[in-house]
Amino acid sequence: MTKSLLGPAETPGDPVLEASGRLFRQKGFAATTVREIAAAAGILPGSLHYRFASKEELLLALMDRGIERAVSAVRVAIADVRDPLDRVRAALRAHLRLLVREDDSIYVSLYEGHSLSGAARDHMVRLRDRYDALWDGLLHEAAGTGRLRPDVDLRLVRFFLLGGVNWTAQWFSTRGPYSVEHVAEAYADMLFHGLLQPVKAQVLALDSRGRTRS
Amino acid sequence: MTKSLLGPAETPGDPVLEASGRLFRQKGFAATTVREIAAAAGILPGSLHYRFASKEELLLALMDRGIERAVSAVRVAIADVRDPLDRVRAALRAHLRLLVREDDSIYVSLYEGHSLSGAARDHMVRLRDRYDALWDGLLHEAAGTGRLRPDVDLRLVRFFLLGGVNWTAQWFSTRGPYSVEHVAEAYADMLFHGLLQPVKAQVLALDSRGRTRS
Amino acid sequence: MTKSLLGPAETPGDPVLEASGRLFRQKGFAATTVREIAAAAGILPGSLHYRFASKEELLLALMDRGIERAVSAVRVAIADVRDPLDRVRAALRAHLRLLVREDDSIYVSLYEGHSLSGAARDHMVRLRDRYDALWDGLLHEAAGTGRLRPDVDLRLVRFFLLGGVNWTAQWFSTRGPYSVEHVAEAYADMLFHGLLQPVKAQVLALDSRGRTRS
Amino acid sequence: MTKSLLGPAETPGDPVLEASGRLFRQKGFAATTVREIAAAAGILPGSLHYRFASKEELLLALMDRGIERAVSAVRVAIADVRDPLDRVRAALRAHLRLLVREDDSIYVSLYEGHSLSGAARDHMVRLRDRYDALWDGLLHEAAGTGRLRPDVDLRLVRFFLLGGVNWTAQWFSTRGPYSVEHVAEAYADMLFHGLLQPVKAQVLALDSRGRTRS
DNA sequence: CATGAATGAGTGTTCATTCAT
DNA sequence: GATGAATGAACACTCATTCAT
Repeated sequence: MTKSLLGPAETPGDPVLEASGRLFRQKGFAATTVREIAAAAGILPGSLHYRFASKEELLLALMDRGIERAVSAVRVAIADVRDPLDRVRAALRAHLRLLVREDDSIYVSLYEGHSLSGAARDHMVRLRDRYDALWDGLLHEAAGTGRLRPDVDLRLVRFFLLGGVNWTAQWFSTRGPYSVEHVAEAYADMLFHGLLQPVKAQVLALDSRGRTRS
Repeated sequence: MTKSLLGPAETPGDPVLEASGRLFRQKGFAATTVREIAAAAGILPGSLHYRFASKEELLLALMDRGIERAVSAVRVAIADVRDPLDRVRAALRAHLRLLVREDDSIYVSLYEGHSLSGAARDHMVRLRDRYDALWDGLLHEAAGTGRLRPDVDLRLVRFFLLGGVNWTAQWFSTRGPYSVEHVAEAYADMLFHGLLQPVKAQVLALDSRGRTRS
Repeated sequence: MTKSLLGPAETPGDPVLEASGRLFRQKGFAATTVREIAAAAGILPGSLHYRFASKEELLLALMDRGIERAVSAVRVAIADVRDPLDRVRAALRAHLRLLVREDDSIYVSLYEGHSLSGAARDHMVRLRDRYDALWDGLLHEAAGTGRLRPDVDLRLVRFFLLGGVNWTAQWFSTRGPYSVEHVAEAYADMLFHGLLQPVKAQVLALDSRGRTRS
Repeated sequence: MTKSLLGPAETPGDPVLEASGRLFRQKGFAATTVREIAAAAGILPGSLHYRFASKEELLLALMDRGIERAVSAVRVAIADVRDPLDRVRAALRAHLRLLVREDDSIYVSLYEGHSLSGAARDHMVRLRDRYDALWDGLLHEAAGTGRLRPDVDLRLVRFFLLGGVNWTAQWFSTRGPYSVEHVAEAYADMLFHGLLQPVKAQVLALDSRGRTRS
């Protein structure tokens, strides 16, 4: 019961996964040594291999957990939200919060896919597809309301949206001027309303744009 | 003059930089060996060190070139465009084209920053700031027209916009269903107009926009 | 008494010794891991150390058993044979049969001596000396009949004889064209009669020997 | 020219091969570390891998050389010998001398075959077959004189003969009572004449032997 | 007795870098 | 400038052994 009150970050979790998540995020998978991970987790290199047969298997386990947490964070965030547009907004906020503040494993899942090889890579692709499907579902719900512009390509929306969100991990700092929530709202506003003012005068101005493409 | 007629991809360029760009993008900096680079560039490992004192210096040179090319690609793209909104659109298209189709060095600049250390990192930060400033300038111009919503935070716009665009490198394939140009226009449309339909009074006006896609 | 009716191969024996014997013979002592032995014996690595304090002690126990079995196999084989030359022949057959068909421990005793160190090595040397003494006794008995050439050096006979026999383990296959018994007789014939034809006066007498092979 | 006057042992040769030969003979392949080899050869572990891609490749090169030397030692030894029986004797002497006094690589070729895997093992089998064929040729020549007993199986002769000779490596010491040449002559005498006295009285005694086998 | 997680010294191997030629 | 053999520190990983349960 008390456990469910804790967010993913507060869950103590496996020190090995915590340490490797932190290090893989900071320096990348290839540049992180198993000795560093072991030292950071307070165990010895040999013990690490007892738990994870190889460095790559550790990465896989971490990415697995990352996707799992992302899926569950989004699911929890949208559980009590009815309005499809608000559900997208809630999902965006949950994903961003997980990524920049609470968990390294989702970051690693996003940025270290190329470090996997063969079967492990295929496994990750399938996991990511599940997460993508979750978002596609949310976006389809939103489109189902009839409130979205009919000409938007929902796949490209997902790509653009998650791209903007995922990139936040590259620049966001908890010591910076923005709170995660602020960024999430700003992103959602941009996504839904765009940059342009919705007044008649602007519409005319837009129509007069010179086109540089054929 | 003849030089400026060639896109960055067509410039023959340094085989060492070409090879390391390709490899760093495929496998990451840390996972690429200098032997691989030398072999791909058709020289010997010992000879590589005459041109670049260390592997990291090679990365730095590559990233340097990446930012330089991005700056110049954007500059070229906006040179003949007057309308501030169209200039943003043109810059977006140029950046995206460079990233996904023409050059590995910009990709490396974006995704391998964590592989630099110390002074090299600071140097890169300064270079990137120059590129960011270019974008900030474009966005301020756009805001200066009075056509943007007054409550948008231009820094967050840049982060979101470039995030979405940069992320394209993760999923885009030239063998996929989209052309680079299509993706660029779709992104720009999303950015400017958002996903939501305008109020009924504006529907007709919006529908009259020129469509570049079917 | 019932025990002596069983050949060494039929004795059920210790699964750990059986497994390690098989593996040490296949891959050598140093290349075999205790995990492999434990797995093959159906126990866990930790449990193995209750029976044998170290891997080397396991080897020692195995070699001990190997020599013991060789001694007893030879003793049983010669028990009912009177003629000293036939006793040598019977011993040769028993040793060969044990080595190539029935037991891995004698093989290990012969071929893994260099894997022992210090006191264990000395212990094995003493054990082997006992076995050698058994053979020396048989050869001296044979020489005592006056039927051997007076110039043969019995120690060199033992070395050559057992060398030829022990080497059989390197090439013999139960799926090959020879039976163990056939090889044993051929070796004994070679040893006693040599390769050369006797002088003509003796040819008829030699031809009247019973042939066990076609 | 001066080079051809030197025997294989006197040839300085590759320090890495010399060192690994010595160590593989003393402790076995699996129990020898590349650090030991490097230290004994006066180089560093990294340099060793520059010359031999893996420990196994080093073993392969060594065994290759071992067989090569055995072939050439035997060829040289029989070159000026006419009598087929004397050629066998000369070959035996040459093989034994190489094995116990001059070269570790032939020892390793004989005793470390099980340490090779896959293609390397096949390669070695082919090499050994060539050496065996050399011996088979000598034995067939000998049989061709009509002076050998017609019922001997030449393949078993080779197995027994080389077995006895190869086993010498297990017990022979240059500080022991025997010279290599003495052992070689004693072995050849045993092989050709057998242990039994060739007098009529012995032949009768042999015929009265009780047979313990069917 | 038996377990199996943990140990840590040691393994074969890699690799950016050096330097005599 | 260019070469490529050599370097040696560091790498991921192994494994006989230990010990609390």
